[in-house]
Amino acid sequence: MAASTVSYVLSGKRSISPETRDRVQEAVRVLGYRPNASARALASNRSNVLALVIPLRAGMHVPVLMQFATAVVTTARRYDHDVLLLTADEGRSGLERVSQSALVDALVVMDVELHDERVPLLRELPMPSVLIGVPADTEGLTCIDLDFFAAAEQCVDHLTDLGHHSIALLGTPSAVYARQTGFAHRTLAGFQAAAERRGVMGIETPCEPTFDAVLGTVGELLEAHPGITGLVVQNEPIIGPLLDVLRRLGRRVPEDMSLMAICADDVAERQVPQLSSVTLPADEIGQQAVEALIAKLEGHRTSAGVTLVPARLTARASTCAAPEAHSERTTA
Amino acid sequence: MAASTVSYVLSGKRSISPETRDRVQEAVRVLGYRPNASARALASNRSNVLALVIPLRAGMHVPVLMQFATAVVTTARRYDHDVLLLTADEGRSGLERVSQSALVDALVVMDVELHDERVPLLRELPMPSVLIGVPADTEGLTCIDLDFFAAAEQCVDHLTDLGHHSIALLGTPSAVYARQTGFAHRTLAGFQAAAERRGVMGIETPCEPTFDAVLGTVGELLEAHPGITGLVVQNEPIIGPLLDVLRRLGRRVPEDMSLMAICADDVAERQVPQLSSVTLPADEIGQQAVEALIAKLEGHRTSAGVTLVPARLTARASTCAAPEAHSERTTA
DNA sequence: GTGAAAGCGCTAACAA
DNA sequence: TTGTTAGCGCTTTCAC
Repeated sequence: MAASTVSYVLSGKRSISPETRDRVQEAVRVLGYRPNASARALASNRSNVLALVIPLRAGMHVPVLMQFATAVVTTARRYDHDVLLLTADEGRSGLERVSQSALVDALVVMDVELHDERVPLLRELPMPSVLIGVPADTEGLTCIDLDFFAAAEQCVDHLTDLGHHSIALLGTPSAVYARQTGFAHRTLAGFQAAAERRGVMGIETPCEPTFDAVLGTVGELLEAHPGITGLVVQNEPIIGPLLDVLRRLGRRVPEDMSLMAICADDVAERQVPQLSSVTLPADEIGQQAVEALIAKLEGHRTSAGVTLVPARLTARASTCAAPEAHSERTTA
Repeated sequence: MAASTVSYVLSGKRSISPETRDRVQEAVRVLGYRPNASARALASNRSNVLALVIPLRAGMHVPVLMQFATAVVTTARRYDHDVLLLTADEGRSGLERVSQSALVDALVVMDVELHDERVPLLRELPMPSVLIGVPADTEGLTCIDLDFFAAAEQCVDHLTDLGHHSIALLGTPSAVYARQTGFAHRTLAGFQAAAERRGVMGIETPCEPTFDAVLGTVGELLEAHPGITGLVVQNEPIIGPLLDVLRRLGRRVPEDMSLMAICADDVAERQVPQLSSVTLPADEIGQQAVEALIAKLEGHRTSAGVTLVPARLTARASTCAAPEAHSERTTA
C-alpha cells in the first residue's frame, strides 16, 4: 500500500479498485487519519482557504455584514474550503500578504468603493478574486451585488404608483457617501433617475444611526418639505428610531407617511407595521460570490464581469395610497 | 548566501552580522519576497493561524459578536497570526478538522454553554484553546469572560441603593437560557443572589428581540407586578423597542422607571436618555483571549483557569431614586 | 557568523 | 489498477 494510493483514494483523482478503496477508508477511519493541511498545500499548490475581507469601518451595518460572512463560510465549507478573516483596515497590504504567501487560494472583497485602491491590486494578483460590490471601473473584475439602482427605482415606482409626488431617500451615514461606497451611490443614482423619469420630487439626505440624528434629520426634512408623503430608507439601524420619530411627529405609517426600506426581509417583517421593502439577499450574494470563486479555481471559463442580483420588492403594511390632502402635484 | 541565512534573518532566530542582514533585507525588499506559508508551516510545524469559532445561533446579538471578532483579528495580527473563521454549526467536527489537519495552531471558542459538548474535546486536542465564556466544569481549561454574576449584582445594588424595592431582569431570548449559555445563567444567578441579599423583589423574564415581544413581555410584567420601578436589561437589540414601549405605557425613564443595561458603552450612550450600564468590554475580552493563546503557544507557564473581567458600572441618565408613590416596602 | 543538507507530509508525474 | 519517486519551499540541526 503506497502513500500515493491513500492520497488518490482521498482525493478521488484516479480510479481505485473497490477493495483497496474500502481498505484505505477503513484504515483512515480507525486511525482517525487527517492529511496535514500544510503538506497538502505545499505539494498541491492549493491551500483550500479563501480570504474574506470584511469592512469594520464607519457606517457599516453589522448584522448585514455578518449575514454575508455566514453565507460565505457556509458555502465555502460546502466546497471543502475554509475562510480566513481579514479586516479591511489592513487594506492593500493584507491582500498582498495572504496572496503572495499563498496562505489563501482566492479572495472575497466586501465594501468596495467607487475608486477603491485595492482594485488595481486585485487585477495584478496571481489569484482569483470576487468583489461584493461594484467599483467604477470593472474591467477584468468579477463583481456581484444587489442591483441597488433598480432597487431604488422600484421603491420610487411603487410609491409613485400609489400617488405619492414628493419622496425622500433617507440614506446611509454621510461617511459612507464620502467614501464613495458603491451601493450607496448606485441607490442614490437610481432614486434620482426614477424620480426624474416619473416627474416626482425626490429629496435625498444622509442620516447618522442615532436617535437624535434621526429626529433632527427627519424633523428638518419635513419642515423644509412638508409635502413629503413617501420615504425610502437605506439604513437598517435607523429603521426602529425612524418609526418612533414619525410617531412622535404625529405622522402615522402608512396613513400619513408611506415607508419603504431596502433591507433584509426578516428586518422588514420584524417592524410594526411590517415594512414594504426591497430585499437585500445577503445569503444569496455571499453564496454566489463563493461559487464564482470556486468555478474560477477549477479553471472554468467563467464569464467574468458584473452580476447584479435583481431587486425584488415586497409590498407590506407600511405603504398605501398618498393621502388626499397632500396630493396636489409637486414637481422637482 | 545560503537559504538558511535568509530564513534566520527573517526569523531572527540566530545572530547575523549587520552586513548580511542588510543585504538580505534589501534583496527581500527589492524582490518583494514572501515566504510561502505552507512550506513554512510544514517545516516549522506552525501555521501562524488561529481558529475563531463564532456562534451563528438563535438569540445571539450580532454587533457584539462582531466586536469580539474584530478584537480577535486585530490582536492576532499584532502577534503575526491570522484568523480562520469557523461557524459554531460545524460543532465538534469543525474543531477536530482544523486542529488535526494542523490548519491552525490554536482555538478561540465563543458562546460556550454550561455543558458544552465541545469542552471535553478541547481538553483532548493537542492544541491550546481559550474559551470566551465559562462552562460548568472548567478543569484544565482557559476561560475568559465578563464577570456577569458581579455585573448583575452591581445593577441590583445600584437600583437598591436608589431605593427601588421591586426589580425585574429582562433577559436574553429563552433559547439562550434553554441552551444553558454561560453568560445568561451567571447573570441570572447574580441577579437572584443580589436581590435576596438586599431583600428586594427580583423577577426575571426572558424576552425575544421583536417589538411585539417586548410590548407583550413588559406589559405582562408590569401588570403582574405593578410595583416594579427598576429594570435590568441584558438583551441589546430590545433596548430601543423597550424605551419605546415604556413611553407608550406612560412610564417615564427614569422618573417612573429606572433602567439599567448590560451592554457596550457606546450602545448605552447612544440611547435617549443615556443608559446607566455595566459595560461589556468585548474588545478587552477578545484581546485577552488572543494574548492568552499566544502565551500558551510560546510555552509560557500561564496560570490556566478562569479570568473574569471585573464588571464596571457607569451611572447615566436612566436611573434615579425610586418614586415615592411606589416606595412602600415589597419583599420577595 | 555562515553554509550544507536533511527532512516536514504530502501530491503528481512517471513506471510498471 | 497500483507502486516508486521526485519534489513543493521552507526550517533547523549539524558542521565548519
